[in-house]
Amino acid sequence: MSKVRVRFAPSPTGGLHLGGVRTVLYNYLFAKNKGGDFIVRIEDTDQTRFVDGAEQYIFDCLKWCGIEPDESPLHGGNYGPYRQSERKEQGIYQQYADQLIKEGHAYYAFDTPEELEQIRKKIPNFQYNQHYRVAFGLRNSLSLPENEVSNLIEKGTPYVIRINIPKDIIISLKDMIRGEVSFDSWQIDDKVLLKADGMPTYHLAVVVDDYLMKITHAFRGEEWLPSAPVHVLLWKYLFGLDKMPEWAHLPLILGPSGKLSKRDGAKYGFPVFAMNWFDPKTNELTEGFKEKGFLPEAFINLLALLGWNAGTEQELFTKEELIEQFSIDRVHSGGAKFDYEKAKWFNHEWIKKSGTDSYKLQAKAIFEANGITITDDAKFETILSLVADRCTLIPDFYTQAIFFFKTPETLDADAVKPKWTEEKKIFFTEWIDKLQLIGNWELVTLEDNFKELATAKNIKPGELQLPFRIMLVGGKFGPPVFVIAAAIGKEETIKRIKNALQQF
RNA sequence: GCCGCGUUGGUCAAGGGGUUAAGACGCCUCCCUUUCACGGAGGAAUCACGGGUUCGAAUCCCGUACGUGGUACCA
Repeated sequence: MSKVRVRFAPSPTGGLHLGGVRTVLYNYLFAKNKGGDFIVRIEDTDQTRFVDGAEQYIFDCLKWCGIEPDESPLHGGNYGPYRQSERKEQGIYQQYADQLIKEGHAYYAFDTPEELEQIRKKIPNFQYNQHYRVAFGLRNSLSLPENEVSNLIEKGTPYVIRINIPKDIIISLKDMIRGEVSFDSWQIDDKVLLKADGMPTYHLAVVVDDYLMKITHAFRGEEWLPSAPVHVLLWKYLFGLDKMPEWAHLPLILGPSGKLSKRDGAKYGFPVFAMNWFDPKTNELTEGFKEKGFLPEAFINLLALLGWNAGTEQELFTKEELIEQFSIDRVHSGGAKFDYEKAKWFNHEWIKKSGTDSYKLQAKAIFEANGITITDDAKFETILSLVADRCTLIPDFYTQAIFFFKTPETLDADAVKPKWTEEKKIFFTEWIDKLQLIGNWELVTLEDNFKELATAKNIKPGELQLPFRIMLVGGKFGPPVFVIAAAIGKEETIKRIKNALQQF
């Protein structure tokens, strides 16, 4: 059997959303599981929708996810070029369109978009298909006499090439996820294959490029299923069904209310794109998982599990484990609703199981953006690991650890006041004096010292711990108090106690 | 409208003729901790509906409903 080759074929029109990344991921996992190649092909046949920077953005996202293409416009390869606009320049698509015309599987159509628009208005369910192609004044090489057709072409009349869908046949295909799927040809329309500007449409381009690039398995979103019969026909006419890749139409990822849109992100407060995307056309910024504080390991893990599972109870997978265990027949056929709570759980788990290396840079950047300069990296990492259990998203490190670097601005006095007594106040006042005398400022010393004085004052140490915490942290959270005191140092600890005493 | 695809707790899901219908997220209770988490123990909550087939259906078949996609010289 020939080497497995799969492709991800995005069009550079904007951000890469969850569904797109999952499609890439399944492509990639499938290929790597089979020791095959993963190819990225840019489908930029619609020049009106081209967005500057979108292509680079897609590669940036893949890189962040840890998905490295074997072939692409950026990575090179033996089946280039990998941009359809460049392939069009080489006349690749035209020749196949011509072949189809010659063999009677396609025809010229001279109707302008405006004319078709008019017809659609008149006939509600109009389709350019076998029922209408020689009626309603449609002008094409099936309805017009031969000499008029050649006349129009000679005069340079713009035309498109449409596929000639045969009558009364059943077109079926085997989908790796859904099994046999079939369509009646009477309801399939004669899709445009080559546009008036000479560019192929997706329909012609996928088939031709998948053939030329020797793609063995084609994964795409479920939204392509209705046009699959057109592709099957094209394969049959052009290259033979025995050469056709195996298809897999992936289920959709849904949002809280129906299909997932980038609007859902703003509406429900979760990212839908892999990375921040700034659309130069609309000046709109759409938030990404990366910037929201997700670890790439968690991101691909949660996406992989949205529609696939190993059949075991394992939910946390490294990329390597996913590659090893991925199998297409464990992919669901039904759409999955994206659950942000579960997504956060995945990230939380990954933060807990990863070392500080995987998030320290991003965490550091957040501290510095908030005006905190990190001078001691080793200490910074120690602090990060101290609070990691409490962090779901990377920015949480800031809120969970800021008090290590800065005196809290406000103290949650309400947490202390109800049980605050004159005795406790005296305790802390005297403790300051004792602290001044401590030579080796260490966890055990501090804790012993604290308990000693508490016992002497006949107060339970536990009753003093919460006030002490509020003094140092400002609120009811964080690692053990003495760990904090040890970390921030003598001077700062005393300063915070004094400061708090004035407020309680 | 027509066509395609889908439907197991709120969400992700295992199970594919006989199970007390796994597990995870979230929610609730308790334990641990005189903080918050982590960790641990419990709890509430599900086979869309209606017909078949069968001794027996969440599982097979047919309808219906609902969801979702397509119906462009967009991908």
